[in-house]
Amino acid sequence: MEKSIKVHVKDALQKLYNVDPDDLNIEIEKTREGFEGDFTLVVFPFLKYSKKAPEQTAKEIGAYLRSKMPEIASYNVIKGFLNLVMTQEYWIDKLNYLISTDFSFFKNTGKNIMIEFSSPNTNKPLHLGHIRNNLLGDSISRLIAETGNNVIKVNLINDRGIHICKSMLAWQKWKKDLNPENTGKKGDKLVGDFYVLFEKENKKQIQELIDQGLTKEEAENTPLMQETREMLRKWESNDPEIMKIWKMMNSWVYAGFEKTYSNLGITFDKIYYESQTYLLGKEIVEKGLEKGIFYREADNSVWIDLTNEGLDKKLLLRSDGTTVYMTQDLGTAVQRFQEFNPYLIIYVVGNEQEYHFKVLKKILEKLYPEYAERIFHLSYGMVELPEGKMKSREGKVVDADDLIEEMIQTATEIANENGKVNNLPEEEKSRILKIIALGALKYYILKVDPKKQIVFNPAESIDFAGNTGPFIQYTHARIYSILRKADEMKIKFKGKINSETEIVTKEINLISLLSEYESVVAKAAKNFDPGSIANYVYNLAKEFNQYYHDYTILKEQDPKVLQLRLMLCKQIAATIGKSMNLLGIEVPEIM
RNA sequence: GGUCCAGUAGCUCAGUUGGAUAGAGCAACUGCCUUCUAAGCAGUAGGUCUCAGGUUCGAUUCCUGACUGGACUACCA
Repeated sequence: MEKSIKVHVKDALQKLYNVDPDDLNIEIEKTREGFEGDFTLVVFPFLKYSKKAPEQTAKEIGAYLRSKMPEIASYNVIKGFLNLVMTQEYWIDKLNYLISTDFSFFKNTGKNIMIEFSSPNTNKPLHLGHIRNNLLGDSISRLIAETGNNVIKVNLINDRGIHICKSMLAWQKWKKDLNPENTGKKGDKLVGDFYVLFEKENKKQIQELIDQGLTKEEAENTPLMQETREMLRKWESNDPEIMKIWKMMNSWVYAGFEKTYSNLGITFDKIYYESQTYLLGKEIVEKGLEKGIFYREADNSVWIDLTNEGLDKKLLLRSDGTTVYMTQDLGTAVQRFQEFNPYLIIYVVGNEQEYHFKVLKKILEKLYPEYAERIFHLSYGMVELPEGKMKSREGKVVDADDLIEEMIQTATEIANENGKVNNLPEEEKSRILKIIALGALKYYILKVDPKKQIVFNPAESIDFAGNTGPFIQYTHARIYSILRKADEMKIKFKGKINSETEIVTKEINLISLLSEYESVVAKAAKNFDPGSIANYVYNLAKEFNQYYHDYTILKEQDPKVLQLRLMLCKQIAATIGKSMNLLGIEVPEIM
């Protein structure tokens, strides 16, 4: 509709003031709360054409639009704002249209879009920081898929390197009799404990060496670290004993991760392991050397000089010929472009790696310009505790599994007080409680702008009332309760709503919100911003709750109005469900 | 030092190509459950949109400069 109004405004300006329509950029806004009208045109930008006062200009345009568009019931002018009031029929037709399209707004683009997220280390259990990453990655995948693209979700697991050897060494030295079966511990937690144990013992050794008079730097080369490095060398030369330990401990960790992912409802299309990709990129380095983009130092290490681009010199190959993170990432990127020809690769990675991705892009620009513009770093803010950063090696983290468990506890307590789920079979009850708990958690994380850092205070629990996931889920359950009762009462509500049906302002507001769904989703997908979906669905739920409070639905006597109300309810529930699904949040029918 | 991000109510956050009276939730206080689910609804109170300039009919929004907080600036990943 806004489009149609825009076209007519263009005509109006052309006819009334002889404006060349090509230099016009017309914006139609929703009329602000507190003013009469549905759509608003700000006429200030057109005064230079009309050479008349704002009021006069607005009136002339208003009169023109009114004469050309039967959907406009009336208009009013306040200062430079032209407010248009649409007819009842317009809004009812709009609702009929929305019901008939069944959310099929987006055509298939045929584009492959790859999104990399999660990317955990195998020596640390998942914590709240990973949850933010996973939820952002999952929700953005859904948004991109919804808007007609083929999404390839990938996870690159960091399963090698010196830090992994630390956990392995701790197990081998001190905990060799432990495994997930005999401890009853999740495998990722167990391995995480080994890592913490290593750091603790290593710290002790450092202190001992300092006490013996070594400098801090010298002291860091502890016997334990020497053993660890020896282990890494053995790993790299495929030592059978070390490989066996490595594979065993990895399998423990993956089983643990899988449980957390499944709890969060997260899946991947492809999992990459760094142990299989870390040698990639060497050929690219050769190519860069040939082209003179990289250079070799006297000690044989390979670098790129980006000081002219406002960055620094960056290492690409160590003096011993081994690769670094950047080399690997170059290799995996090129491999992915060659394998999937993605239109875009999105990396969901924290803002602490902005520099890395800037450099990656620069290098690609020089070597593979056609790929460089197709990578995008979706940088998000860290999740911190009130006392600062979460530190896995010190055990100062908000553990993902524990947090989910706590949320389920809270949801259970609230439901026991006032929920409707208590009479349900135990299995169904716990399924719904989990949906609510995860709804609260996911919404809490996703509603804030990804760029902003989140300070999470474990002492203050995540809310279940107000602007929260459960509030929206509750609204959905309320609507379903009405629809169930309508069914019991044998009320039929199908087909088109009669355009003559009487409609109230609240209903118009709701239809107007429903009709924004398409543009909200399109924009959210374009900006990779799940938060705007969260805001939208919250406003919709809030508006519905007011309507629910002010009007009865099932007791409505006028059959036409009853049909309108039920159809509207159904469409609202569907839109809430769709929107929440884009956030990866399920909606219950009872709660 | 340099680069990037953020700064809006006591707290957590919306507010996107500059538009009318800056909005929610939480916390506080007051009402509303014999009537479709009170995880709800209505109301009271709470603001120098960090500060100072600039651009213009108009700036929370754009520009410049400060201030505050965070991230990065590794032969770790």
